[in-house]
Amino acid sequence: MARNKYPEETYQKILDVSLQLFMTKGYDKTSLNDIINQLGGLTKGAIYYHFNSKEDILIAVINQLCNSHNARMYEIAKEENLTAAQKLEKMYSFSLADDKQEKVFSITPNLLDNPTFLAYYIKTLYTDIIPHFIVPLMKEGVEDGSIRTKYPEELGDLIMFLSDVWMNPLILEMTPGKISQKILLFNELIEPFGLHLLDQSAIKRMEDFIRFSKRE
Amino acid sequence: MARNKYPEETYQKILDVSLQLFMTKGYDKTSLNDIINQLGGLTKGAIYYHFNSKEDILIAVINQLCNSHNARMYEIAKEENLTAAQKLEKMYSFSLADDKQEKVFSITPNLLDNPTFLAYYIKTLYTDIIPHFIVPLMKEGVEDGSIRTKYPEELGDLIMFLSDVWMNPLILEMTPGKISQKILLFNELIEPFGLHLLDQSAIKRMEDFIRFSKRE
DNA sequence: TGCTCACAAACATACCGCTGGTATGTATTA
DNA sequence: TAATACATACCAGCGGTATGTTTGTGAGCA
Repeated sequence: MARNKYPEETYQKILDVSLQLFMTKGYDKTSLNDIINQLGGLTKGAIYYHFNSKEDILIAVINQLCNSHNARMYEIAKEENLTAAQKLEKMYSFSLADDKQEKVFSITPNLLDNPTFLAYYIKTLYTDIIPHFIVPLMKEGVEDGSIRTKYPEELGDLIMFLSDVWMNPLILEMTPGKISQKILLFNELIEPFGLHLLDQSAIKRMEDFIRFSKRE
Repeated sequence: MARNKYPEETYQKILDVSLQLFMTKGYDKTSLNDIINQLGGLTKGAIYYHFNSKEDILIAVINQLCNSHNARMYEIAKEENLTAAQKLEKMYSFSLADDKQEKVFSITPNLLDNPTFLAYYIKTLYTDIIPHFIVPLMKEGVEDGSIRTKYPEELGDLIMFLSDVWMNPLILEMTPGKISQKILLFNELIEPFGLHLLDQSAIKRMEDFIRFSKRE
């Protein structure tokens, strides 16, 4: 099985298998042999032709996870006739409705037991998402008057950190009741800044997600 | 060198060396041989007599790191003639003045590059510190009227998470200017609940810590 | 009270399977 | 024909274990 005519198929196959394993077993406990065994005949040579290291695979996996989502965020960000606060609102409701991400994450155990993956996830948050999408949006919001704060950068940082980490049931395990309380407190916190990001249907969606991902 | 008269000295020696290495090199990149090399003649047999695994050492290291600090927190919590809000305030100013922790942490690189350590740190936060110290204190605050919220549990969770993770320069790298902005926003956030935890001197202390830990 | 001796405590040593990574070989396609 | 897209063979080092060795210790006896 040497020399596939379409090597990007091999590349993608490695990413698919790795994503599945990284989420179910965790990055650290997934060995290269685990990956190879699910590659359907391919061997270690194929992996190290397309990637430089195991860590390199993880980076590619996370980037691909974020990319499609980020593209949609970018589209929303450049929509016209919307205030920045409204754009942010739209982004949140889109994120919550993202079935693809939901399916991917529903198979994973607590990310605190997958520490290397978690660390890269947070890094991506701070190198890509917050500086490229959220902070510019917050500054835009201050200018158009839809967001009221003296600290737009830090507020954007805070909001993303809270919603993506603190309110993330994959990182901090929660009951449905707990997440709804957290969201209500979150709403109370950001209300003085003119932000209303998570409504009653969002709460319901989060509760359902927890209920769904806990049974097996 | 078999059979030390005082085996707890050996136990402690392993912990001291491990702490040093876990902080400087990171847990994952510290091998048992690294530890053994700094043990002064002791070998792998000594380690596996006192500990069951490498992970077991990490748990013991973190527990010992937290214990002395927690003891002080407990003392403050049971002081009388103080409102819960005042106790919390006292805890914060004590934590910031804890030279021991400061020295330990000043040698460590970004904890996002030490993911297993970070994950255990966060776990400890949620299994020990928040449920045993903070949540009871928040409920006490609601009762004595010094803290005003409908969600005492979640507010305690949030405050600890923000101050120990989001405002932790060892986890999320920051400039002195950035941390002061974050603290100012934090103060603004918790003010509606009746809390005033970090004053101007606290900001200065945090800025100095960042300046200190960055030069080498 | 002092001495002995068995025994468990406190290690040391040797070894193991597996890991991520590399060097080199080989078939295929452009 | 030569670069591409792999396969194969091999490596040092890892965490962990099984087993050996020494030494402190406390019960029992004189």
